[in-house]
Amino acid sequence: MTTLSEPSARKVRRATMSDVARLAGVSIKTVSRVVNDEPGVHPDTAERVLAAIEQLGFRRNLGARNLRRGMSTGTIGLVLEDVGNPFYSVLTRAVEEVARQYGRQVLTGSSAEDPARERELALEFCSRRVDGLIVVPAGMQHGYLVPEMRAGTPVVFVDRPAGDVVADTVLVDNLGGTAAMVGHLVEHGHSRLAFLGDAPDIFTASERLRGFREGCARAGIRFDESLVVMGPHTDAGVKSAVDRLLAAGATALITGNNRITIMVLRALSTLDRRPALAGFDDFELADLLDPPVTVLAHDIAAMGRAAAELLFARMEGDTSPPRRIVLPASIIPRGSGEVRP
Amino acid sequence: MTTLSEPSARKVRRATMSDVARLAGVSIKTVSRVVNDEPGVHPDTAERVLAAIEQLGFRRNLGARNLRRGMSTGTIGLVLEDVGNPFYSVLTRAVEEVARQYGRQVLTGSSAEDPARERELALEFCSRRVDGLIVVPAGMQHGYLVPEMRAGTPVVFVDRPAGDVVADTVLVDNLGGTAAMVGHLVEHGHSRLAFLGDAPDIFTASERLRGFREGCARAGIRFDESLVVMGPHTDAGVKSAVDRLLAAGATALITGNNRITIMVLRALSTLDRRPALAGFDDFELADLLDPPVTVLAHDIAAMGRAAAELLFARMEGDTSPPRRIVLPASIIPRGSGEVRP
DNA sequence: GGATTGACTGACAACCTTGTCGCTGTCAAC
DNA sequence: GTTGACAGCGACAAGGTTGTCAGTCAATCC
Repeated sequence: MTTLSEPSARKVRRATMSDVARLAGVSIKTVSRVVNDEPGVHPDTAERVLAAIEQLGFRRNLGARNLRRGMSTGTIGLVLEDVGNPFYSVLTRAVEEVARQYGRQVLTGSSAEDPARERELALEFCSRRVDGLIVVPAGMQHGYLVPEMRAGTPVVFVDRPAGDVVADTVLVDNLGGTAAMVGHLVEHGHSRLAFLGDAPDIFTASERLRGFREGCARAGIRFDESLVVMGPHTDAGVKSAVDRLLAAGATALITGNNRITIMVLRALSTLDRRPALAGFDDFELADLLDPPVTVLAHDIAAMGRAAAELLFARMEGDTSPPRRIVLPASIIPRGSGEVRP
Repeated sequence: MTTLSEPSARKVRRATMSDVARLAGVSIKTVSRVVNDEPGVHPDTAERVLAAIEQLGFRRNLGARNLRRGMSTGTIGLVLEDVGNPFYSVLTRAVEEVARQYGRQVLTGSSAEDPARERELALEFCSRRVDGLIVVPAGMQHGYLVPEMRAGTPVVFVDRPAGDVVADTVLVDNLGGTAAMVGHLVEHGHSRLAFLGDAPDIFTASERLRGFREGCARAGIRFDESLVVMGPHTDAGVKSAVDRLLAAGATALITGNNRITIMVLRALSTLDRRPALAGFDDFELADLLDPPVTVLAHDIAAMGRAAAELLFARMEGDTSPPRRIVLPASIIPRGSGEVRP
């Protein structure tokens, strides 16, 4: 059990290579050679150097190293909406894993859906000279990234496209998936479908609404504006929306993301009526609820991996035209979406 | 809509201050003054500099800046077990939020419960000269951090204590909480309690087991070794453990963490028998299951905040003796833990 | 008029590391 | 005995930025 004599002997200058060199009685360059496993150092010399390193608690300063070498900093930046949300945390983990394979570290930051904060984070990361940037856009303006991209920092957008920049993007099939959910519910006898989505200024939300509309058209049922609610953020807001939609005659609900699905479930648990329910995004325990919740699932980790792989390909010099990858989403029927009207 | 002429004009050297200086016809120092909002630059000069910055897409290199200034790199490192786990992602978010208040960036990495990887990540972060380190220990040996701590990098351990180093630590009351859960179940008429926990080499797991034991003693019921299973990691493993425990006469189960609780729920859903169940860690939707799941809840975000605040206090020079903060955990009775035998 | 002020600016060193290049000493081969 | 190959090592510059300090210049003051 080691106890530090002084709990924190603050601001002790860290040992540098020249400190080590002095102590070992060699030149600074020889220390560098030892530290970097370069050949051409006599074993005895190396040993003395290692002893000095040990004694001084030396650790090479990667900042200085990267500055000198002028190349990669060995980091990538990841700007997302909220690491605390399971959706993004799974994404983060996937990105981290790929980064690890390529020997890179990950800087993360949550924008909290605030475009200014997204920008601040992304540019801060660029100042730190990350080798690449993965961004879940919060806003619609990304012109601020153009100088960075021109300067050679590849950028990949995930989950939502950039507002006004053509760049690599990885998305889920929001439109097609939601349309398919509509079809699924219609096949089970519903014709009064309601859609409860996130704020319409969020790309995925508006896209899913478009999918809902399109699904209605394809299935030949009427799209009823009054059966659409967008943007409630609180349990109370969702509850009153659900009440309103049911009162308007909806027999089936489609929810626009995992957060909303869960809030709807909470609202429904207080009612005795049970409309059919199908939600965008799978979520843990959906299969254990009563009834189990039918969802439109997609592989979030795959999305993270795809984005990261794309980024690393760019970092390694891939200069093909910007790609747009759209990952499929598929219905997992579990019960709640197969209830008849 | 901006399209980059060349999708990635790779390896274009980024503009530096001297490039800007040359273009603006001033000295490099004047550029620095403008970039850092230092006083004493003529407005006209500043304007020329800003124009040059704009034109060249210059962004100051924080690495070089930090090297020169020799102080803070404005980053902290966070080593955890798996960002993908909601438990740690909430922790991460809380840390991130505090870091933001103090104007710092966060480097994260998942150790995947591998001590070597934990060490690798932590030391890598130290090489990057993070201003502080928050670690969820994967292993029990942390001597490798002593040189770093001596060199002035404060380290705070979260969720689990360090193996062989005295340092700031933030924990949950694993023992007391689990003992309380035992009491709760006994109060509801149970005397044959089973404990299903994580691998015993994980601190929290063994501590909770100790709490289970202690709870039995306090409640005056026999501690039965055969009603304890530690370490199953898969649905199948948990299922067979549950079968075994029920066959051995257990009327109530205590689960050692959120992952295990959920696996047990999945196992129970295939059975018609419903033992009482109480789990360590709260989790989303616990209240919506049937029956709602009684848990021992603790404030994960508060844990992250406490760790981060402690770290920043150290970074700002707090040299008081290492602290150990133990956060309370409290039972949320929802139904599953109030079933009688 | 000359001295003093103050605003503005630039030259230079330093931060820590690494790449380049040239220097020394050793040793086998001719 | 001379040559040459080569291992081993160090001096020095560079990388982008900032702190220090000294300098210029016009305006102000006695």
